[in-house]
Amino acid sequence: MTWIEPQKAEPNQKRDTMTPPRAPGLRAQSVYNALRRAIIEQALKPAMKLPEDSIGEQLGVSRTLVREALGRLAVEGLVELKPNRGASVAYPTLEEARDVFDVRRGLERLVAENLAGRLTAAQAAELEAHVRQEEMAHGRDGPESIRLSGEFHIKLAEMTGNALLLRYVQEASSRCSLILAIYGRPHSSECAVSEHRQLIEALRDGDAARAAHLMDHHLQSVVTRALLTPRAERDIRDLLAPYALSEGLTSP
Amino acid sequence: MTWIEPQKAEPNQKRDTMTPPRAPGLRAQSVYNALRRAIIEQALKPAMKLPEDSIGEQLGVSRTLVREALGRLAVEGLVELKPNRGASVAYPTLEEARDVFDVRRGLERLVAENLAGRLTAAQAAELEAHVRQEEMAHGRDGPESIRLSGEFHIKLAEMTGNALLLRYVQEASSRCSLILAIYGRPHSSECAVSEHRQLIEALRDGDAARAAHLMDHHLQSVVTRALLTPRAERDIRDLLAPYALSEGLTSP
DNA sequence: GATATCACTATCGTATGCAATATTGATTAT
DNA sequence: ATAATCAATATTGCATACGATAGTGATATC
Repeated sequence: MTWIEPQKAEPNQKRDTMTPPRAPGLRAQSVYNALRRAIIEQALKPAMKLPEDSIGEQLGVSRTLVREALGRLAVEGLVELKPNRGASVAYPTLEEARDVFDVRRGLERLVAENLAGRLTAAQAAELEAHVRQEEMAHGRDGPESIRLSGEFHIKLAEMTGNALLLRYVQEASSRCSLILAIYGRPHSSECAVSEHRQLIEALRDGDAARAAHLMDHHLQSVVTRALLTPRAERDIRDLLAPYALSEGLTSP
Repeated sequence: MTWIEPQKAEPNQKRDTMTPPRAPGLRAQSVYNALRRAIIEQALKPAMKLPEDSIGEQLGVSRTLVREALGRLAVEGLVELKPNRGASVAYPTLEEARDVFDVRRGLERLVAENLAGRLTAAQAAELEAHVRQEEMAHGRDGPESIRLSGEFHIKLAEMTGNALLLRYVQEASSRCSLILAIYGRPHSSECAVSEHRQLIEALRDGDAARAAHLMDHHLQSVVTRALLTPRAERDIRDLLAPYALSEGLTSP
């Protein structure tokens, strides 16, 4: 994969005098966005090292801004930060994965309860349009399908009008993406569209209990559908153990 | 209150050559901790400006670390960050306050459900000991009482063993402290100790539904006990409006 | 006298510099 | 050959430097 050439940043050139100075703080945000998307879309694979220098060079910003972005990603759990050893894409353990999914289920249950009976007609229509899109993209184009089913949940959280709830759901969702990238089956379609449909129906009916229940089981089934296979272990020693055995090398 | 003199940081002195260099990243954490506590304990009052220079000077670190800390506090909602205008202690609106309390209730309901029937004997004992402490500190020494009742909820979250849930509960709790500092009644004792007792009992009995319900109403009553009085408005214009009226000055 | 203009100051946003630490490859001793 | 030592390199942690921006008071203009 080749990146487009960044603005060369010649050592002793006053600074790029051409690119219009964007709003302050916006460049930091852009770095954050870029890294976040790259991680979620698996352009940056779990456990991959993230050196401040090279990232800054590629993105045309100084290490300062990269550091800031990495810091934020670290509190969100997408990046791991080790003292004096720098940042890498997070590689959650199975235990952490379970924690994240549990919290996400709880949060989205809240969303469902909050929304039940409160959906405006416009909102309901928007959700249904979204589900139709999901149906279209089913089958082929895996990434698109995954993105859409993720966005469905974000849309729901947005509709609660509760900014904090939205933030937490977003955070949990992105960590779930990372987790599925590690432990998920290759072609699991993540969310069953029919379950989304049922959920909308329950929300329309104002049946909070049913909506919460549906959401809970929906997310639970995502886990069992996609997460059943603990196919990788984090520690390089565990990865190498079978090779060691087959080569007759005993580990200490 | 007088602070101890920071290590002077004479302009052209190579750096403090005496203080033993603490672990890397630990100083940033210390700045974060200091600011966080100062905000929660209301040493730094809501809406107070937080200039990077002066803070760094007081704490004996450079603006870099202060910025990092402020950034983290901003994502947690304890600090507000305006472009080119710097940081100030957050001053949540009543609407934001409602959001935070709603999410907190939901999260702690999760905690209760998670813990019901899973408490070890040691954990139950610890909680009971804590409640006894709360009873002792009742009545007199307001701050101590508030701190204890907050810690009760944190302890519960810790006992779930779910790191993410703990983080979210901590975050929501600290924001609640800030909110109560603004909108709360002066001497509301926050949590009724008896409600804590009942909750422990339900958790022991493994009655998840009752535990969740108790937690929900417990937090709900905190709101109604303490938050009833919307006694301040944020915008200086709102504060001045009545004065304008009484002076016969019409606003545009 | 009220409003517009401008210099001044305080503070932020960001890049860069330097010392400290980890990592890696080479060299040497066992 | 294996293990230990050490120099070279890469990268972080943090401080500082410098240009940019918003607020403030002084001066000029109508």
